[in-house]
Amino acid sequence: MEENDLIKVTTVTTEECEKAIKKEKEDIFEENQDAEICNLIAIDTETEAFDKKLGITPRNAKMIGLSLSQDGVLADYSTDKKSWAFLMPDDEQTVIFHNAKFDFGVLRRAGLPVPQKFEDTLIASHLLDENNAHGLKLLAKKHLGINDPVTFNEADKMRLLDPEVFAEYARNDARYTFRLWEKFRTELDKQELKEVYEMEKQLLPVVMAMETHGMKIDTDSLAAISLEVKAESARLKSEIFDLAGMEFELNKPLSVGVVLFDKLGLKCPKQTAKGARSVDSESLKEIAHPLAVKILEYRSIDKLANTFIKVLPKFADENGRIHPEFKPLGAATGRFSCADPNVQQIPNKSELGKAVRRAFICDAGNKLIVADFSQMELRVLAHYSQDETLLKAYCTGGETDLHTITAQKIFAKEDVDKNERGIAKMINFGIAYGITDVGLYRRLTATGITTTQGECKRYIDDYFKTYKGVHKFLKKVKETIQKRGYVKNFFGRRRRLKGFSSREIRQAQNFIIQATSADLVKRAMVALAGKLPEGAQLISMIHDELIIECRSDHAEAVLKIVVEVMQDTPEGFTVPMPVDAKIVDCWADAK
DNA sequence: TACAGTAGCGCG
DNA sequence: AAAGCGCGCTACTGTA
Repeated sequence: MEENDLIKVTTVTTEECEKAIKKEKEDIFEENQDAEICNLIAIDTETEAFDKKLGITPRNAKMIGLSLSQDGVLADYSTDKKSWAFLMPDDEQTVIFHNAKFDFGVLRRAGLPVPQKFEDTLIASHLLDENNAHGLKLLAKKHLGINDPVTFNEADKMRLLDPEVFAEYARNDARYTFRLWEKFRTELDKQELKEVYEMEKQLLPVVMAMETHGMKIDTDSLAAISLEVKAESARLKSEIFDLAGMEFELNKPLSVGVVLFDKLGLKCPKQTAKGARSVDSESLKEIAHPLAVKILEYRSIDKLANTFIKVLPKFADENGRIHPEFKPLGAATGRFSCADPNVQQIPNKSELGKAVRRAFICDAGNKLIVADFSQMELRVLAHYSQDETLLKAYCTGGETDLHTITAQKIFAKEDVDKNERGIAKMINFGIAYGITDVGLYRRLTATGITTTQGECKRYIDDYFKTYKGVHKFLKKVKETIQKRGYVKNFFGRRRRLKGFSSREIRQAQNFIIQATSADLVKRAMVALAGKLPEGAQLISMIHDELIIECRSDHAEAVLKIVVEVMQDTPEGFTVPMPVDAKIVDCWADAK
């Protein structure tokens, strides 16, 4: 209550504001001798409400107000456009945001300067607690003891009826942000997260540029594929109905189950989480009935048609470019996630999938540089485990195929066939996920390899006999998570897990590998941004792969820079990270 | 009509 | 009890 009395409701006009702000700054400076605190200011931009139907998104929402707080108690809010430029702090000041990526975009669209020095409570919150949500009101409740923070929707309803309600809401956003940063900055220090935090900060402008530039797609070719796919899917559908001897609703798991298990009397090999008869691809593969095979074929085409071919053109702007949202903190492991559209799940395996990738092109006169780390996670595993065999394969140079080596060890012979190499490959990748004999058996059978659970147990046992260092490493991570309740990756990023269940132990083990890989790529992205020539632009990241678009006559030089930057490992990292890079005209040609 | 949950599946 | 980590998207289902 006292706090509210302190707050003078100010309606700032253009003429007054410059003077008023100057005076306020001086007042606070007198009260507070801590120069660093004085140089801090929290800012929040307010925009019109997002509305999918009206096409108002975080990417284009118009700025309607600016709130500022220099101490977490006093705050201003202005809806007067002309005042914003005056209110914005100078470049000497450090500006605190909650989600700077969003506010930067809003400020830029409003023609306002984007602060040079900034902090971000959203990044901090993610690094300090990767397991929970990070909404500003939620954090205010949790860390500042605010009882019932007014939500945006509540305030927005009152915006025109009673502008002061909305103004107070906006001022509170700036106050909360300021006060959260006071808490988070010390906590980041305590948990030795400053280095990761700084990297995430440096990454922000890189990601923004990536999103702004976007990826060029060939909408014509997608339209052509769409026609073919429609015909093919109709053909498959009628074949399926012929085989079944009836028509049914192909997209309903329940209906598929009725046909397979009730009408044809086939046995259901698997149940869903809720106990229903599962008709997923693993189940259908095991059934192996001609009808099941056709349904699988139909599904893969239907999936690609509905998720990619039909949808991608809708995301294209007037230049034929899509602008996916890349979220640097979208995953608990520090990996990016991606949405609208998610280009991290663009098909890669089937022929139809490759046709989709062929639609990812570049502007005339340009080329794409597609660069990916080779066997990244296995190399990170080699670094962590310091396993003799892994290090020998990855550090001594020359051509080595780890999957063949593993196969040779497991099957105890020099000449291994394709099948045996395939088993070894699955184990090599599965290890980083904490695979069990049950899991290995299921996956090998799903790929069409005949084996038994007992045999799989022997494979895994033999793997660990060979890769003793890997076994030791996984054991150590297990002990750490059980003892401490958190684990750290190479850069100090944390994952907090109780470590009680086998699942949590696997998550901890995988985190070390996945998170270290993710941060190596983030580090490369930051470094790359400063080194690319004018006109060359990062346009996408797919976990261990970066895509750059540049002028054709720069392509050779850019490729060299990209490979050099990506391959540069940090001090103390013991395994080389080779990069495969290609100059191509479309994404599909990279493979 | 809106939203949450489930099943299934695309990627690394 | 589940049995491989991390995501987002679509279609369907159930509820209000």
